[in-house]
Amino acid sequence: MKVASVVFASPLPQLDKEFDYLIPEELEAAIQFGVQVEVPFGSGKKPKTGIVVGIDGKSDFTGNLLEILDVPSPLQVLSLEQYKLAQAVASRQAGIVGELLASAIPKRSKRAEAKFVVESSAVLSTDGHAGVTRQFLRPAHLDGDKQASWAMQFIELLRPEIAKRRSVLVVLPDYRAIGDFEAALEANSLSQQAFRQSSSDGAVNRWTNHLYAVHQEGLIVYGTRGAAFAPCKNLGLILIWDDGDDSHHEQSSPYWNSRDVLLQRSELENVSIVFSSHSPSSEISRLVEIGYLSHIDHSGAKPLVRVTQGSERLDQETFSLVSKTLKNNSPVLIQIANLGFATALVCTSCKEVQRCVDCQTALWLDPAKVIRCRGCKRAYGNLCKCGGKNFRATSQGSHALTEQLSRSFPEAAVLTSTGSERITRVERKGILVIATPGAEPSVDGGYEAIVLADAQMMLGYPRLRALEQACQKWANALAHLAKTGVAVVVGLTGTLADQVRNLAFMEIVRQDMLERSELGLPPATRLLSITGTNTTDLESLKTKLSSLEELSQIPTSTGKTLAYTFSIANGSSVANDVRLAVSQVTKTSKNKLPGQRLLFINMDDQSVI
DNA sequence: AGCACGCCGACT
DNA sequence: GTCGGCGTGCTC
Repeated sequence: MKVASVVFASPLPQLDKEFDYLIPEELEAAIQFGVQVEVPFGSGKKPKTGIVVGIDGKSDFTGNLLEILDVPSPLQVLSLEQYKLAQAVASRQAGIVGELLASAIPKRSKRAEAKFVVESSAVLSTDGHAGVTRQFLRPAHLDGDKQASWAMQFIELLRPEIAKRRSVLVVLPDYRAIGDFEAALEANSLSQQAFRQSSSDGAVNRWTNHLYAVHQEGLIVYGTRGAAFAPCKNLGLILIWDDGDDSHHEQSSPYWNSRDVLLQRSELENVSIVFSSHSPSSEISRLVEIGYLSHIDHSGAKPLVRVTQGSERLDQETFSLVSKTLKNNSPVLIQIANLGFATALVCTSCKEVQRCVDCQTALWLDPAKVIRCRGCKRAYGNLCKCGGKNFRATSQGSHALTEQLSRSFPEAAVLTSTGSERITRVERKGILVIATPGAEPSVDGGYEAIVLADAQMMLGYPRLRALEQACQKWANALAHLAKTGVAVVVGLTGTLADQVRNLAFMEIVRQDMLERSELGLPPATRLLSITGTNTTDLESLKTKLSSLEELSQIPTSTGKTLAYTFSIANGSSVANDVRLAVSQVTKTSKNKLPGQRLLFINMDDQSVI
C-alpha cells in the first residue's frame, strides 16, 4: 500500500510535523495533495481531520502505520504553494505550521460544496514566469473623482494578468480599502472574476470563494491580511496597498505581517510583487535603498500645500480659508490626532496634570464626557486631590473641536468621523468634516480644503515609527484633496516643513530609516520580543538566550517582555534557537496553565520601542 | 487536544 | 492490600 503524509491544522507544538498513514486501495483514487482525510489518531475514539501533504511508496516511520479511514470530499482544499508558504512563514516567525493552516483554510461548508462546479479550463498557459519584477509604486497624489487613485492603478496592473488567465492576489489593510477596491472592480466590470477572502463573510460564501481560489485560474483574489495565505491557482502577480498600516500585522501568534509573508510568497512562487502607498513604510524604503525593489513614481502633479509654524490649530489665515471654502458650498476636512474631549487634563488651581491612582496614566475626557484613565479605563469624579473643581484641557479632541467649530461656522454642517464612529462618504457641499487618521470620509471630487491640524502632536509620540506613521496618515488624508484644493499642515518647522510642503515622503522616511540603521534599529535589523506572565520563566529564558551571540538585548519598560535585536541574515538560526529555548523553558516550567501558552514569541515586534 | 501510563495517599 | 489523584508524554 502507498503512504500519505498528513498534517493537522492545530496550534499544538507537539503536532507540528507530518504523520504517515497507509492508503487503502479503495481510497487511492481520491487521495491527492491537499484533500482532507479522516484518520485515527492517538487513543482517541473519534477520527481526526487532517490534510494530505505528500504521497509516497514508503515511510520513514519505524512504528506500526495505520490506515486512512475516509476521504469526506475529493476536493483539494490546500494548494502546494500554500503549504510551502505556511512552512516558510512558520520557520521565519518561530511559529507552528498548523496554526497558520488553521487560519488559511476556512470551515468546510457542505452546502457550498454541493453547488461547486470547477469550470473546465483549457490547458494553462505555460509562458513561464519570465521577467519577475518587484516594485514600490506611488500612485497619483490625488484620488479621482469617484475612485481612489491606488485602486485605479491596481486595476490597470491586474488586467493583463487576468487576460493571460493568471490569478492576481490583492492584500489590503482594512474594510475601507476593500470598499475602495470593490468600487474600482465594479466600475471596470471585474466583480465577476473577483473572489473576496474574508473571515467576516458567511461560512457558505467563504468556502465557495476558497474553493474557487484553489481550483480556478485567472481570478482576482483579494481581502485583508489573512488573504496573504489564500490559495491562488496560477498566481501571476501580488499587489499590496499601504503595507505600513498597522492592520497588516497579525495580532496573534506567530505575529506575521502581510509585507514579509508576501515577499516570501513572491520568492517561493517566483511572481512579481508591487507594494503601493502614498508614503512608504521604512521597510519598503530600505528595500528600495538596497535595490531589491525598484521605485516607480506615478504621483504626478502635486497639490498646493501650505505649512504653518505655530501650534495653533487654526490660525487666522487657515480660519479664513475654511470659512471661504464653506461659503463656496465646498467640503472641508480637518484631520486631528485623537478622540475624546481632551488628551490630558490640568487642574486650574494646582496646575497638576491629572493621573490615574492605579497606573499613573494621564486622565482624559472620554467621548461621554467622563473623566477616565486612558490606560485602565477607571472613571474619576470631578474633583482634584487639591480640592480644585476646574480642569483645563491641554489639547482638544474631535468632539470638543466639533462643538467649537459648530459655533464658529454656524451655517455649515459639522460632521465627526472616527475609527469607532466612521462615516465613509459625504455629499459634495459646504460641509466641515473632522476626522481622526484613517477615518477620513471620501467625497466626490475631493475636499477643497484639508487641514492637518495635529501634525506636530503626531510627530511627538514616543515611538520608533512615529515619523513614518505620521507621514502615512498625512499622505493618505491629502489624497482626498480636490485638484483645485489647498492643504494646510499645522505646526511643522525646518527641513521637515519644506519636505512636507513638497510631499517628499519618500525622502523623509528614507532619512529616518538611515538614522535608525546607524543605531542598529529596525528595519536594518529585526526586533524580537518574548512576552510571558511569569517572571521566573522569563529569567530562565533570559539566561538561556544570553549564550546566543546573534542576539543583542535591548531594555524594555515592563518586566514581562524580553527584547532583542538581531541581523536579518541571522533570521533563520535565531528563529530556531529561540523556538528551542522557549520549548525547553515551557517543558520544565511549573507555571503551566491548561490550554494556555506560557511564552509568546514575536520575531518582528512593532511596539516595544 | 485526548488519552494512557505511572507512581503516591485514603479507603472498603 | 486496591482505587484514584492528575503530572508526563505520545499519538503515524
